[in-house]
Amino acid sequence: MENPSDETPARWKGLPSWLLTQTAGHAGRLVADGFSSAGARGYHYRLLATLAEFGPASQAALGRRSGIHLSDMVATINELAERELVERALDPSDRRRNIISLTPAGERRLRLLEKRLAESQDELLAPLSPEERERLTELLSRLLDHHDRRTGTSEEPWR
Amino acid sequence: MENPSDETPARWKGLPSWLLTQTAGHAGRLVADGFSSAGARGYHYRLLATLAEFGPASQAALGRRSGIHLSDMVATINELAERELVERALDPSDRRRNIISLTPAGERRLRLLEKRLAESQDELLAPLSPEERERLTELLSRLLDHHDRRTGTSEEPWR
DNA sequence: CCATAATCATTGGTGCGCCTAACGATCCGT
DNA sequence: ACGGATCGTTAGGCGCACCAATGATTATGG
Repeated sequence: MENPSDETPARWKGLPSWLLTQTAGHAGRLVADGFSSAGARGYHYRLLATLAEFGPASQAALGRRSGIHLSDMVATINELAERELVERALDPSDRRRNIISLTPAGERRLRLLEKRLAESQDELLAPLSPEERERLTELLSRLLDHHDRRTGTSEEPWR
Repeated sequence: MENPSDETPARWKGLPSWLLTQTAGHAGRLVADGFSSAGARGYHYRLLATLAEFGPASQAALGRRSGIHLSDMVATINELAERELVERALDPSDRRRNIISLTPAGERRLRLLEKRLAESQDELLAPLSPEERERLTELLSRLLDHHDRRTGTSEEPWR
């Protein structure tokens, strides 16, 4: 989607799903650009933020909390560990586990990413008034909540 | 994102960009599921719809109108041509071009996909009242318009 | 008129986010 | 003690968006 000059009033362009995915695309691009200017991507932020919020944890727990798939967790941690933003340590009490924790550099990086993220939000919402932003957020929250309930989070195969 | 049972109130989950991308994820999944039940995916619908709306055209023109990248156009047309939903013919007046057109089967498939698409919209917006759907659509349109203007569509490097 | 530029179709990549399948290692409940 | 669950890891796929390069063809303007 980077085209010039063609009549483009296609009929699907008013559909909620289209508006959502396209707007989300712009949002994602803004956020990703902000992150990449700090050499990071979405998963990096999510992992760092999760660590900051809940403290050191195993990869599996981090995956649950951040919504990052276990198999992607590995690469994400590798990337962050390479940059020494995060540390992998063996859990003496359970030798299956790694305990991942934030380094001071990681905390600093997180603060940087959060700044970038805040800027992205502003850029994203630029055309909306504060009240409109409020309403949009509320509507999206309702939608997300509804669909999260139906699918994703908290399907209990146990119990 | 298919996890059970973990405290998941992470602080980024109220951010507009998060709400947008996640909701869009659900929307995309709903739509994709609808399409895939007819053996299609997003690009297929977009191409078929573009053909139906603007008539036969070259791959390049279709790309411009549908927002599908030229390089993805090739595969998309291949897939649709295999199923005989679309036809590739040489343009006698310009031997660089292919003229792509919809077959009767293609039109029928498009109608099916449109039905599925409409169902997806309903499912997506289920928790919202008609007025709320209206407001959401309006807000998203404003956002999309704003960002489309700034980036994507209609950067004229010529002229 | 011809050289250069632009356009078209195609190939073969990249990146991100999300996801599945399989595996060995380890732990836990009964 | 054993079977089932959990943990980390590897390998891969899918969909969407995008970039770079190539060979053909056409358009242009000097």
